[in-house]
Amino acid sequence: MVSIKDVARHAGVAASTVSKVINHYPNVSRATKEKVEKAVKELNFVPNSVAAALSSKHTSRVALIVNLNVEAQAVDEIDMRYISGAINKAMELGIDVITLFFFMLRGKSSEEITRYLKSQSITGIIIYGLSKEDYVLHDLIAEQNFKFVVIDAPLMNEQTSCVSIDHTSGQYDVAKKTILENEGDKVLYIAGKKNGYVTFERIDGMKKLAEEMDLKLDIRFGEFSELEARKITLEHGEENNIIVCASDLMAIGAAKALNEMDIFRPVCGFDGAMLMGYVGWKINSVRQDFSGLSAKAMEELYTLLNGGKGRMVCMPYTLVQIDYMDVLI
Amino acid sequence: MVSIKDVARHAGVAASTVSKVINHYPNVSRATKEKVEKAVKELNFVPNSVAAALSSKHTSRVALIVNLNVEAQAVDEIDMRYISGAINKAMELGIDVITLFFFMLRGKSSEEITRYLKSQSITGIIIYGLSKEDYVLHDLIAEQNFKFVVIDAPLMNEQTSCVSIDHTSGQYDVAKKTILENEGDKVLYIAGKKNGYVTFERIDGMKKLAEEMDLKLDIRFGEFSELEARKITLEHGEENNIIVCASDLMAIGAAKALNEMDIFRPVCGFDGAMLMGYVGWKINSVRQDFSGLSAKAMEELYTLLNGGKGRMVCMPYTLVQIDYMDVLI
DNA sequence: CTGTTAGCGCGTTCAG
DNA sequence: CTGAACGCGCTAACAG
Repeated sequence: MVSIKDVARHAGVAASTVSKVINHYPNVSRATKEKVEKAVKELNFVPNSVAAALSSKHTSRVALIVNLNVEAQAVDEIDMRYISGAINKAMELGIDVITLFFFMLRGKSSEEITRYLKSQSITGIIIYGLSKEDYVLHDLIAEQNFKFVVIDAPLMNEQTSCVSIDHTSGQYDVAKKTILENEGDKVLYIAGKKNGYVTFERIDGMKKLAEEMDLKLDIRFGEFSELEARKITLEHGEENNIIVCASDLMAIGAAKALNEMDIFRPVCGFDGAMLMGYVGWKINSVRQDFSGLSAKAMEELYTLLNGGKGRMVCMPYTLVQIDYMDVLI
Repeated sequence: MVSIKDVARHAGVAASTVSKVINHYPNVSRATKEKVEKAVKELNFVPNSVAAALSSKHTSRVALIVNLNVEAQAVDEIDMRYISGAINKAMELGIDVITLFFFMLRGKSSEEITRYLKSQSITGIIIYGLSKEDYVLHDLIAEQNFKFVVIDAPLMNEQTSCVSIDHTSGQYDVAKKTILENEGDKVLYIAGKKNGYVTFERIDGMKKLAEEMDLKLDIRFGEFSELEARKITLEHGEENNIIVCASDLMAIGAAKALNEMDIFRPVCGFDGAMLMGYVGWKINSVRQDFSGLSAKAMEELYTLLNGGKGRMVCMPYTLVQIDYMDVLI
């Protein structure tokens, strides 16, 4: 294992100078900087981040706490994009990342979690997939022992930023587009999970639209489940003439139901992911750049760790039309 | 942050003594041991694993490298069991775990990966989901710079153990049972991925059975895809009278196809997971204890790190019958 | 601008 | 059986 001392010797400078170079400190002359960089290359030196974390007060070890949607099929593609986006950006920024899953934390108190994270020298945390019922994680955030970035939940304080798209206007836009393209006035809205944050932001978008366009709005909770969306559509699809879903997966469930019922209703979804599709159905959707979002979250955490204040960061989205073909996987 | 010194002061001993107690060194008197343990409890002391990793030569930081089956729906439940099994055991053993995914390593050379892992003070690695085409990871294993435990791939050397069930006899057993229960002599075997290790071990089981029972064996590769299994069954289901699949997911695809074709053939699967099912179809399967398997893998890695030699560890399985009901999710 | 000195929190000798 | 002393690899203050 080649250490900073080896590099120092090889370059004919002190270890601290090497440290200054690799950490991009300002006060280093061009000449020695180049000498050191050359030595680093030649020895294939990679700084030991464990030692750095121990030494530096100002370190950047970060935990990514992810709630994988194990129940809802196919969502893992999105999860993967979140995870990879965050981790790639972290590597770019020289931040160490530890990935934790919600299920690992189950049954632990916020104190226990705090101690564990401290024992890992973790100072910053990104949370993805938080629902209103994750009380312990809410405690953790409220206690402000770490810097946080929460994705897709409007939680904020001095130490906590949130990043997400504007779900309200995203839902508004895609539904409006679908209605204008098809003409309809009775909307079945299949919402997400009752305990999810984005669920109600999106409902707000629908309510605004309903008011503006004078629509009859029928809101049901589909829990992001294809099956549930199918059931809801079987029951209430006929009496409405537009079906708006809070996810593509549910849109597929709805389309499937309509196929079974042998009637047509325009359907739109949300996420713009390439899910396993069905039945040659064209579906409007809201496409988010998931990996971009989580990369932004990592950046935001970085600025928080460097003294930034918690704030809200809003990312863009685009409307897309997806043509689901007859593929199951 | 409460450190080992605080505990030492609180217990009226030296820091090194505390260290000996928490690391279960033999030469500590009962009395001081209890004093220290009391202090640890009272101060809620959790050792800083980063510092421990730095100090100890003999440390236990471990990477879990996972190939998530993003393409195949619903397999994530199994992935989660693997991950949680390994991590829970690691916590029990006081080992730090870093979870990496294959996609993070894509495009990196084994040298780069080695340097990265060394920079993280990682000494042991568990790999799950390895296929024959993951050349870089094979290099990594061959170079023997770390201790390895490979799950479900028969790779072994001084530093490398593998743990898995006996796929050959598992496949043999479940197929035999299904055939005996139903009587049949022409078997359509829908195998897994062409580049997967377990695929060929299971095929061996089928070949042995075919020889013993004098069966006609029709082997096709379903790539663990429900759709592919459905297609294969549509094409070749009728001409055979038993359908054996290398995964439950494919068994469901086969059952679906048989439903469409409106014919009956006994079907059996593999994994014994609770997948999203279909059509009230009874399917024999081989149930593995995934979290137990990965927990075993972590234990095995632990013994490797403590001087054990690489070896093969075989875990048990059970035959089960699963009744897939009409649920989609 | 550079090198020296002191730790970070812990594990590990080695006297006592 | 216990504790003082040293060092892991690195960063941070301070001299020079």
